[in-house]
Amino acid sequence: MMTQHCVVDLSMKNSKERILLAASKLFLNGGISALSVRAIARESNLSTIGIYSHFNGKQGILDALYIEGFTRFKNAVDVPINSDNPKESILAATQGYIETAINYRGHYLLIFGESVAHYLPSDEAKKSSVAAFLQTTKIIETLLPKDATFEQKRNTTLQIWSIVHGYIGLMHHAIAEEVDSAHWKGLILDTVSLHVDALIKLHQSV
Amino acid sequence: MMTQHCVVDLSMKNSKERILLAASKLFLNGGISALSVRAIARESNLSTIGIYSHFNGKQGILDALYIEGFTRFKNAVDVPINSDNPKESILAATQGYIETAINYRGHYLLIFGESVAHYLPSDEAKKSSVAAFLQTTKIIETLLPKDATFEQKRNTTLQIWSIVHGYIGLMHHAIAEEVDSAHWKGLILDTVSLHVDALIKLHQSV
DNA sequence: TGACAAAATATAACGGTGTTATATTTTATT
DNA sequence: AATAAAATATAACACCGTTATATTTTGTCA
Repeated sequence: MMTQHCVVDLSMKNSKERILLAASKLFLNGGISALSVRAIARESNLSTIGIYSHFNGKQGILDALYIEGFTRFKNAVDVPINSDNPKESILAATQGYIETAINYRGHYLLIFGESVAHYLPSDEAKKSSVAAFLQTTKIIETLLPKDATFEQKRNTTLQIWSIVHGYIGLMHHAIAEEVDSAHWKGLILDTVSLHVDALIKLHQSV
Repeated sequence: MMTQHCVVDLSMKNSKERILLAASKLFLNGGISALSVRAIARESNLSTIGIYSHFNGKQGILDALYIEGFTRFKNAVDVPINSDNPKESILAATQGYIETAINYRGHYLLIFGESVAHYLPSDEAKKSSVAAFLQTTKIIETLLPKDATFEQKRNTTLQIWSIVHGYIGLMHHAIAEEVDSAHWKGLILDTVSLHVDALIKLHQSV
C-alpha cells in the first residue's frame, strides 16, 4: 500500500473510523450474524488484530453499536413537549420510537434482544440506555401532577414503554404473522392512546 | 459398553430421550450458551453424530426446547374462565404467564428473544406458538361482546399480551435495574388491570 | 539526520462452534 | 447364518473470538 501525505482520502481515514463504518455496514445489511471480527477486518482492510488494538474486540464493536442504537431511540423520542396536550407529545414520541425500531431492527435486537451470544453492555453503554430512558420520562411525566415522585414518573414511563416495546417484540413473531404489517403502527398508537386516556382519568379522580 | 436385554435401566433409555433430557438440563442450568452439540453428546453419553441422526442437529434441539417453552406458556394461561368476571381470569392468566417467564427464562429468551444465532423455528414449532396464542385468545375474548370478529379478538389479545411481554422484556434490562425486582409482578398486574378496565368501559359505551 | 521507543499491523495458532464424510459396530429381518 | 438397516464412533472441515509472536510503520528526541 502506498503512503500518502496530507491528502484527504477516504481510504486514509482513521482506522478506528473505518472499522466502525465497516461494522455498521455489515450490521445493517446482515444483522448480528454477519458481524464477525474477520468480516469487519476484511471490510475495513485491516487484519483481525486491528479490531483488538482499536476496540476491545467484538465486545467493543457491539458496545459501539449498542450506544448508537440507544442514541437513535433517545433522539426519536425527543419531541417538543405540549403541556396543554400531553397525549399529543406522547403519541409523537411513540411514532418516532416505532419507526426507529423498524428501520434499525438490528440495533433493536442488539439492545433489547438480550441474547446476543456472550455480550453484556459495558457501564458506558448502560449509561446510553439510562439517558434514553430519562429522555422518555421527560415526555411521559407531563401526564402526572407536578409533585409526582421520581418513582411514580419512572413507573408510568415503564407502563407506556412496555406497551410499545411489547408490540414491537410480537410484531415479528409467528404468533402475529397474519396481522397485516401496515396495521401495526395504528394498533400500537390506538393502544397507547387508550392507556394514556385511562392514566389521565386516573390522575384526575385522585 | 455392555449389551443389556429387556432390562429397565435408565441408562438404556431411548437415545432420543436421553438427548432431550441432557439438552434440557444444560439449557436450564446454563442457558443457550451452555447448549452446544458436543456438550449434549457428552451429557447423553453419545457422540456428536447422534444429535444428527436422532434430531436435526442443533436446529432440532432448539425446536424441541421452543415447543417445550410455548407448551409451558399455553398451560400457564389455561385458567378457568369466569364469564361474570373476565378481569379475574385475565389477571390469573397474567400471573401464570409472568411466573413461567421468570422460572423458565432461557425458554423465554429462545421463543421471544429472536436472536438466537441462526435459529428459525420450524413450521411445527410455529404451530406451538399459535396454539399458545389461541389459548390466550380464549381468555381475553371474554372481554368482548359475543359477536366480536376474530380480528377484534386477536387485536385485543395482542394488546394485553404486548403489555405483559413488554414489561418482561424490560424487566431484565439496565434501563430498569433500580426497580425492585419484587415489585415487578405488582406493576404488571396493575397495568393490565387498568387497561382491562379501560377496555371494558370502551365496549360498554359502544 | 540517525537511533530508539512506541504504536500499528500482519501471520499463525489455540480452543471452541455446527456440521458432515467415512468407517465401524450393533440391531433387526429374512 | 447372512444380509440389510440403523446406530454409533472418529476425524475432519470451515467458521468463530481471541491471543502470542513477529514485523512494519510511526513518532520523538538527541
